[in-house]
Amino acid sequence: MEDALGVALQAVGEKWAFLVVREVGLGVRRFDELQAVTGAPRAVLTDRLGRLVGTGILETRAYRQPGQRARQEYALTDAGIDLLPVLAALSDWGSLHLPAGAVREVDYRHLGCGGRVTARLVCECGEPVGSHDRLIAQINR
Amino acid sequence: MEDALGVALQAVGEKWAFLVVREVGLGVRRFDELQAVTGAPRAVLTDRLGRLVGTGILETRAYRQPGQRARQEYALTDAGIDLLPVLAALSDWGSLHLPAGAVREVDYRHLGCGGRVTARLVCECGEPVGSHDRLIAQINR
DNA sequence: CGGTATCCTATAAGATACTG
DNA sequence: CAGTATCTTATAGGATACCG
Repeated sequence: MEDALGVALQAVGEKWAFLVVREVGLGVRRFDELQAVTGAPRAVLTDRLGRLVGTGILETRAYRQPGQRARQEYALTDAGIDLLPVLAALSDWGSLHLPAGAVREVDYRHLGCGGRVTARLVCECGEPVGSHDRLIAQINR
Repeated sequence: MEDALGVALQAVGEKWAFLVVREVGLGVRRFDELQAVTGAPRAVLTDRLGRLVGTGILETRAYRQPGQRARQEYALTDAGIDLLPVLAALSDWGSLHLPAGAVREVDYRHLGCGGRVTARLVCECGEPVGSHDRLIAQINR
């Protein structure tokens, strides 16, 4: 059996899958909009959307705005929402450690207080875990 | 220009790259050991190790234990160490949201207090950010 | 022990055009 | 709009063997 990290990478480990989840989380919900903002080829986007729905990260919803025809939109499920911290953590890492100038900065902010949101390791005892604290993992091989 | 998430995914977005970083972080430092625990094909492992060194996530170090011949080992750089929260966050997500029984559980624990370590989103104002708090991202498109 | 060298397959990505 | 269809290329992954 593979471990959680390996399987999670299979589920969302591709470039476009992660980017699609981010954009849907930010409110981009329709096919052509997603295609425009991500730049993914349409066939790839179709495939990723289908897979993300299949793994329970996205769901499709029909909706109709007053006076307009019925449309369909993609939305994050709870599992998808829980993926956002992972995105924020990876994006932060990229901003901090990849060569400056090679990437655009992306800030994640908390709607309401407006503060910048970052990912941190915390111990269940309540202590924050510093970068150089050693971790041990218990894996059943 | 691509954004930080896209570039970060290019750097570590492959299955074996992430798994190698985890294992090195847990103390597995030599080629054959890494090959054994990850199961990666040797040619792939060679490639990933080289790329991870090239992007500054791993470094090689020569060392010699008393009475033994010189060896080489891989170690995490500071950038590599900062990747551990991302791994923990993704692994946690997999344990929580992927079908039970499909994955092995992996616990990350804090050496010293022994408590379970998880990744959390925190706001710079000091407040923890809940799963359903809405985030906004500022991206320069 | 720490890789290289081949070879092969599977999948992701990219481009472009078409359809209900 | 929201996809399908088709085709091509690039890259990842897997198996196996060999080498200093």
